[in-house]
Amino acid sequence: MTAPVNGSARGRAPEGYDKYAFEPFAVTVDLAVLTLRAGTLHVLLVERGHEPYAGRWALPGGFVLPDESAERAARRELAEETGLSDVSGLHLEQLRTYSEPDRDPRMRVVSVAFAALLPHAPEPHGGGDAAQAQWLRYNALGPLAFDHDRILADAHDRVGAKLEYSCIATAFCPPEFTLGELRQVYETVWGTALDPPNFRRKVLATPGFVEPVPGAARLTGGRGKPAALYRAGTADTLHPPLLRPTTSVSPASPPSSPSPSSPTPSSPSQSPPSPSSPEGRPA
Amino acid sequence: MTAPVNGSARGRAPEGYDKYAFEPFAVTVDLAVLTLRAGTLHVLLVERGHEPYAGRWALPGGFVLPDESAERAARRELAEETGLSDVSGLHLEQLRTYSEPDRDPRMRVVSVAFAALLPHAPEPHGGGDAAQAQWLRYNALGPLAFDHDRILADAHDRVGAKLEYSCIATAFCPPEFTLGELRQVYETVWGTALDPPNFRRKVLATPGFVEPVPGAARLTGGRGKPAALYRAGTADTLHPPLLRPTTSVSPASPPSSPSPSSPTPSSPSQSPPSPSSPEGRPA
DNA sequence: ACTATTTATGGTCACCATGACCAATAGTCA
DNA sequence: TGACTATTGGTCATGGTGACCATAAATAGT
Repeated sequence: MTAPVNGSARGRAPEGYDKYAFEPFAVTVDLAVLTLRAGTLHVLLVERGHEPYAGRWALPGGFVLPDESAERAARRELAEETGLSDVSGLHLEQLRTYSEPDRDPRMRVVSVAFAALLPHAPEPHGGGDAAQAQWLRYNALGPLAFDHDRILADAHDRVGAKLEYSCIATAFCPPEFTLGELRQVYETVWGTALDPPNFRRKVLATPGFVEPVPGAARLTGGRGKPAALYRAGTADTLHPPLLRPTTSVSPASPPSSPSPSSPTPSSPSQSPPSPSSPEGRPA
Repeated sequence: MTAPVNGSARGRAPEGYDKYAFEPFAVTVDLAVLTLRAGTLHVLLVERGHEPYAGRWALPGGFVLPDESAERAARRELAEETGLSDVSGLHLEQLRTYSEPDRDPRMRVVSVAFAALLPHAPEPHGGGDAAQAQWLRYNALGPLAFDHDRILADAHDRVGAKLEYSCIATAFCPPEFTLGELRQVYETVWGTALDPPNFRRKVLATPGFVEPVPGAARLTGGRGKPAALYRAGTADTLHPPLLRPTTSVSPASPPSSPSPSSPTPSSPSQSPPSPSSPEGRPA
């Protein structure tokens, strides 16, 4: 449920619920915005200008406003960070919520994390502030601020898993793409090589995954035989799934995420409102 | 991320972040506690004693306290609601967070939903309050309070999906169980019949799914040949997955969940603290 | 006691998806 | 022209799965 179940069968200690319930809980969203640039996985990150974690890279995000859902907040942040005018068609997926009490040393911050998948990566517009937003290679990341290492690792895991049984791979591709480009999505995210003929057979045998663009073909970076173009189909699930090779080769090394399951000692999330904002908040 | 990324590259409008950020956001957990009773899926629900949704059934849950994570809050609530002394071994999984602004008509409540899987269903201890907690058949539910229909439907979907590629089915079973009981977990959650020999072959062929209890056997409800007993194995994933029959027969009808993907107009979550709590809160 | 019924367990068989290959096409680059 | 590269088309063997059939071991009914 949401709030404490109505006043009823709560076999709970008589601690002052009400008082504590109104301690300031900040609710924010964090975005793991992923894209493919030059055949490698990139993440949109912003450089922190203030303590804590000044100078470290962090996931973009921000407060959930009083009149919007976390999903709406995430899409608003996505539009702001990427500078894209229309993010309505982009794949945005809620990952999970991170709520460790010490996530942010300044205050209690509960953050709903999302993963966003972008086709072509526009240069981030950097915002008007001092700090910069940039696409960084997923493989070459130092430790991020707060618990963002873990969030990013979770995002990568989720996307990798969803490639197996859904059609979201097309979310990384432009409106028209070749099967080679689609295959590269899988190879990049999974960190494994796939057999081109077998991949082609599988994709074309799945109804609704892709649909051919009648006469079109594209020169594949100059080299090789021109490839036919396809558009994303209408299907969203993959039956049967496209499982990644069992001979699990160690894929792209995650940023620096520590332990596998338990929340790592990395810290929480954000910081106070940007300097441009009216007043300063609990820090 | 968590809180708004530090004051930096946030290309965001200069709205007063700080002020709004400290509007009262209540953070709660909602629990979809599932179990199998007499071969049918049951959910732990509490009856609401107050408005809104007085008299309606709702998922158990409560506030996240200032010094605990949502996971800890969920496990605490689970222990309180079920009356079990040790819930440390129970399967608890975060579903997603529900944050529609109008979830609760009384105030802004953001709720982190969890699914919990119980082997044998102890009778709920009802709590000291007026309202009652009860196991109800999943198939015979009227509309729940707030958006709990949707949360419960999401929980059912998630559990059904996880049965395919994980070993959580054993979480519904007692420490020692027969393959028939394990199969019934799948059949009940999926709402389909499975071929006993094929199911057996698949389960036994998956290393670490189950391990036999040497000489043990149990009379299966009196009828039929006694079945061998097994314990849960150490594996947590199922490779390759155990896919449900494609000839999708309509399974157990969900409570009353409306649209498939978008947040339905159902409402939010909880209610004020229980009457026994010190003071009354925003209602 | 005998039979029907029920459930577990063991096994076969055909089919389909997949992985591992081989080969041809059609471009660029040197 | 030749080397190289990538797409595309095809074959072949294998493994997992679904659809069955058969037997064992218990109970319920007559």
